[in-house]
Amino acid sequence: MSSLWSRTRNAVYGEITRTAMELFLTRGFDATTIDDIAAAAGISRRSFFRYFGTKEDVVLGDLIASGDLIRQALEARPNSEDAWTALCNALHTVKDTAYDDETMLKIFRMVHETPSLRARSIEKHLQWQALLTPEVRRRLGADPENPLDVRADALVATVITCLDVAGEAWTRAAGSVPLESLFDAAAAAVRPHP
Amino acid sequence: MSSLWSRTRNAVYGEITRTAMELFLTRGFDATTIDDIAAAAGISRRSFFRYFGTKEDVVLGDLIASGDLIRQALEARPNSEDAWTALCNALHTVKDTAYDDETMLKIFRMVHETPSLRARSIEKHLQWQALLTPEVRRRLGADPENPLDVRADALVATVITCLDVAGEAWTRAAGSVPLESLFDAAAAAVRPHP
DNA sequence: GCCGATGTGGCACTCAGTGTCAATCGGGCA
DNA sequence: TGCCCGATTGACACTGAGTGCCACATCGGC
Repeated sequence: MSSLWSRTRNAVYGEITRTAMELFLTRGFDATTIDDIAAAAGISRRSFFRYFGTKEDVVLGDLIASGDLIRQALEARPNSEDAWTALCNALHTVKDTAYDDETMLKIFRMVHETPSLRARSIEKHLQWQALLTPEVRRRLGADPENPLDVRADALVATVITCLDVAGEAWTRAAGSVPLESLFDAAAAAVRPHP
Repeated sequence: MSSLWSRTRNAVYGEITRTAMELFLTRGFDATTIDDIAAAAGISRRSFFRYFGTKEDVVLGDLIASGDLIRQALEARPNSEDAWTALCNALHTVKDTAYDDETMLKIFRMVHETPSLRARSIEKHLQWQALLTPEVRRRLGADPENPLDVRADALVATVITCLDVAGEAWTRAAGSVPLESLFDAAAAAVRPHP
């Protein structure tokens, strides 16, 4: 029952995120230093690193949580669905509701244009893969002891790659088309007639 | 005709690479500083950065060149092959002959275990994608003006992802199975009956 | 009111990467 | 041979991310 402490901690966490994101979206990611964020948020430089391991985590911190949501969604899919279909359906549940579409577009652009952000983003996607692979292996009936069975890894990695491709196209199209339909088009291109 | 200058430059380049790789493989990547490398190679810290933009580039520098080789291999595939088949065949031509298998295994392990290296490696793969997509779009007959046609991007990204998955399985299997067959298995898992 | 646990700020430090400038070295030319 | 031009080099200083350490304040339980 650490009600007050954890509440203030969450409040500070949110305050840093808000302040930092505003600075990022106006000045740019690289042009914003940790000192800028700390000063604007009214905390010390050292405390910033107690909430976020890296500057990139401020932007991408929620992605890990999303990964766990996708895992739960995947496990909730009925066994009647084959692995690929279940994965696609699970991916459809990702909805980042923290920002409006226009802000999301700016964030996407920033992530794609900033190498360090882009790299971290992909690292997070790799962590998603590790989260999702066990369930897919189960659905495929793969021998858990056989590290040479790459089917599950390939399927998971491919689906997430399709999401990545869709996200990039979505930014190119300035959000004029829903992300979901772009993802469906990418998935369909990879699997013509399942 | 900058024969001598470019030759000495290439010699220094190779010397730095050799020295650095030896340090990386013995002490570990993160435990090796640029100063260590510069001292061991007999150059100044500043000169190191005149040959390599980042520490990661010493390990992954050749990957960009490989990307161009794959592009050439893809363009050389006959038009009778569909895009997917041509991509898979083009990928089969990647052969890193600079190191023996055992050393390659160590390097792969290091790349996979070191987050910054892993991230850079994937960034390079993204550059491969940009290199290969135009040719795949041509083969698909995609409208070059339509940024919403994600088919080519999805196919290219998927094939490279399969190569990634195969590489990871190859390190897990300690190189006991040829990389090519792992790649074929991954590709077959994504496209069951083309 | 005391005590241990935890969050915080400040300081110093390492390391990657960049800008600058003077010195040096090799090649071409008279 | 001797001189000039351009590229390379080394040394120094600087920024910025990230970490370790320590003293101090604060909150909860006793």
